[in-house]
Amino acid sequence: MHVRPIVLGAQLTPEVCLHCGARAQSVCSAIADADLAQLARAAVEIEVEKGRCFIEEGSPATDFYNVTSGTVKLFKLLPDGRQQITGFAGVGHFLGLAVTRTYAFSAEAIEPVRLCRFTRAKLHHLLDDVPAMERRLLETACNELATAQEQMLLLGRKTALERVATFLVNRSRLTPCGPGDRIHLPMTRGEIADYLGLTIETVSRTFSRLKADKRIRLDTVDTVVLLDRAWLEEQASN
Amino acid sequence: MHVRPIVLGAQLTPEVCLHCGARAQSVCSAIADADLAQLARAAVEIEVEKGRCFIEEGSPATDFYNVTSGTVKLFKLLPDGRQQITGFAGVGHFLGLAVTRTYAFSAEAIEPVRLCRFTRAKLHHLLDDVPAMERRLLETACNELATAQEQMLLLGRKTALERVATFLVNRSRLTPCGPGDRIHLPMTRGEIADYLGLTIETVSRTFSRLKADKRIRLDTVDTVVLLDRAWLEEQASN
DNA sequence: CGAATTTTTGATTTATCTCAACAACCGTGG
DNA sequence: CCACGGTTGTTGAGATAAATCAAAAATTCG
Repeated sequence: MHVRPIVLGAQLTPEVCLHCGARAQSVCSAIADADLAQLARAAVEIEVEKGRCFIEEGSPATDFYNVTSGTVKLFKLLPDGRQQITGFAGVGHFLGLAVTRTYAFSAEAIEPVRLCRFTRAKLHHLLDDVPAMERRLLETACNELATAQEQMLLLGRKTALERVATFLVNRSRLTPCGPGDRIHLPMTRGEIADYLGLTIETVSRTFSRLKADKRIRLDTVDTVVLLDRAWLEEQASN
Repeated sequence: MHVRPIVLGAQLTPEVCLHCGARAQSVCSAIADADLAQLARAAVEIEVEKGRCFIEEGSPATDFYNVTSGTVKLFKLLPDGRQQITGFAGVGHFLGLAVTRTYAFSAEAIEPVRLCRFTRAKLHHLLDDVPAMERRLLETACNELATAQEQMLLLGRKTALERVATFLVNRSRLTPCGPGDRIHLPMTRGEIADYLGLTIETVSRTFSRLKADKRIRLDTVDTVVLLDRAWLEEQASN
């Protein structure tokens, strides 16, 4: 994959944080307007372009990130190249929830991404100063854990059709994906496959079948309209 | 499954907490000896017998638990009865990491179990009083998240043989399982299958194959000896 | 426009599941 | 202690969902 260097951004200002579109959806919402200077001091904004891997499993976990725009895939690899995507992180998502010395997963931008980067030391200072943020982080971790358990159910026990239905229904519930039943998929079929524990071909065939059965419509390859949400939810059973 | 009522235990005392075998391995280790009275006041010890389900997915999340002895299975069900076990919780494991109003999973004792039960209110008071415990809980949540990601890789991308090898190697790393390469499996083949996203038959056949290939030895149905740990770790690739 | 990439569709294979039977184990009670 | 019924585990034969292999179609992008 083509990889160009990370664009290094500037130190944040309280002004920027105050008007940050991701704030409401992120752990930063735990910080009062008046304390934003502290937050801004702890972070630097950076840009990462599509295809760029900015967290590598096994490397020292020096930094933490908050997604302010774009989508990131989180994944693990086996030695022979098999890949499991453990999640897609969008706006407001906190990356690097980890207490270990090294990252337990990799992260790659699947579209142009903007991130706030915190060094470990600065994040810890911030947590010491703002206990509400630590609680918010615990909350986030608990939610991710519940999501992970849901995904284990999918990977361990659902059929290909159920997996794809679950994926579509879950995607349609993401706020920034548009209000109704029109979903934008920023990831490729291959990435959907690596997320759902399937192959590209099975994902594609399942989309085709859903299309033929009038459960969905594909306006473009990455824009899906749910025509029969009730049926899809039934299949997803969640 | 045969279900008898939970045996209700007594209020804890600081003495009991001080000598609790699970303390070192649990979130309770965040609490200094001198503060154990607070901990003891917040919890009640209960016994749960084999087969008893004491957390039910979807029911109000009123209580939290710490395992002090025995093994618990954590699982999710699909409407038609398909089950995915998301983890086995042993001594020291904290159950109920959740911020939602209702439990996102079920928990059942697979052998006689002893638990410390905290009500939500009492746990929150304890967290307010002892910030170190909140940090310890965050740490726990992060570790569980890493474990969950590892399990997603297994469920989404590993073969049956690799799954069983991973399971055995991971089990052998649990401290209370004995020091060497002799592993005790408190769960049935069916539970192993529901944990690994396989069927009972595939698990059984894989054990048989490992036995025939001299990678393991089965002393009893629930006691496995790893004869070729290096090879098993290679298969597990973790 | 044309090469490269991604997606779709088709034909075939295969790992795992399902169905079925049997064997081993467990606890209970005679 | 052993017989017995119930549960759990093993093994075999056959079915199948999804993977693999292969090629065509659609899309992207310089």
